[in-house]
Amino acid sequence: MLVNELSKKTGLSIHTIRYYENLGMIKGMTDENVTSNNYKHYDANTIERLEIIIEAREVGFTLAEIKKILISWFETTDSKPETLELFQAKIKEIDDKMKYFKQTKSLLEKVCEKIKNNE
Amino acid sequence: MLVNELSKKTGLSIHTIRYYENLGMIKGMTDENVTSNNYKHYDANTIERLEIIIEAREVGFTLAEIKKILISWFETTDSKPETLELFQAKIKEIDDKMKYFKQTKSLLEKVCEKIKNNE
DNA sequence: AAATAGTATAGACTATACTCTATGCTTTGT
DNA sequence: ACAAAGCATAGAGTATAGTCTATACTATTT
Repeated sequence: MLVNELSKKTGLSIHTIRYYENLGMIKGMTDENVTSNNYKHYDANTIERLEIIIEAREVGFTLAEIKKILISWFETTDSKPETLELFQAKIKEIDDKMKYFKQTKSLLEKVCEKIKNNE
Repeated sequence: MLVNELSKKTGLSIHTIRYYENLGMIKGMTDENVTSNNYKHYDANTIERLEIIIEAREVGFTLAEIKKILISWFETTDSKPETLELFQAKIKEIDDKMKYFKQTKSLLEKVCEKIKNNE
């Protein structure tokens, strides 16, 4: 599929997709049988990668961090102890953030109650 | 307390505190009895506000959003239906994000397993 | 064949959230 | 009294993550 279809399937804009490709987070393949253009073709793996990007950025990971996750998940064949440590730290980070989430949710609920009671 | 003490108590840099003050998220008071300077004094409420800011930004709220939360929590006396709606939407947003958190945590755990098994 | 739509690349521009520097005044320590 | 440290303001600079524009070529539609 070309970039337009990829955009529709992921909900990301064509600009954003190209931005991620420039960062090396995804990679399209140019069909070698076609010499008239250099249109890039994307496969199911690209969709998978973009869905991981969408999830992970919602959680607050930077694109640089997400890139490392993708490499470890899809490209790594050899073990990397420092990468393992990085991800274990990230898991701890998520647990910590969960704590903030609960506190902030609780605060927002209190704010809502306060607003309601002033009515 | 002055900005230096406030910085130490909250862990935020003096620059960041002033940045938040410029955005109207906190407000120091100049002592009217002192005419020789315009040093700003901050009270316990400022610490409370900064702690809310720290929590909420961890959750991914923008400073503009956090400012609204602070106003509703500390300054609002009259009811605002549209603000209530905003916060209810934000609570839903937090719930949605929780979902992403669990998925990403699960992904990271799988990545860690993958790295370990390659050893 | 011409107009319209899609694609690629490069680079400029924007928004958010800081972070730092320069300048000048005030307060404190010795 | 004088140096060092602290405070205030303004404005410049940085990092991240897009977002948009210009240009040029390619493909499709009529």
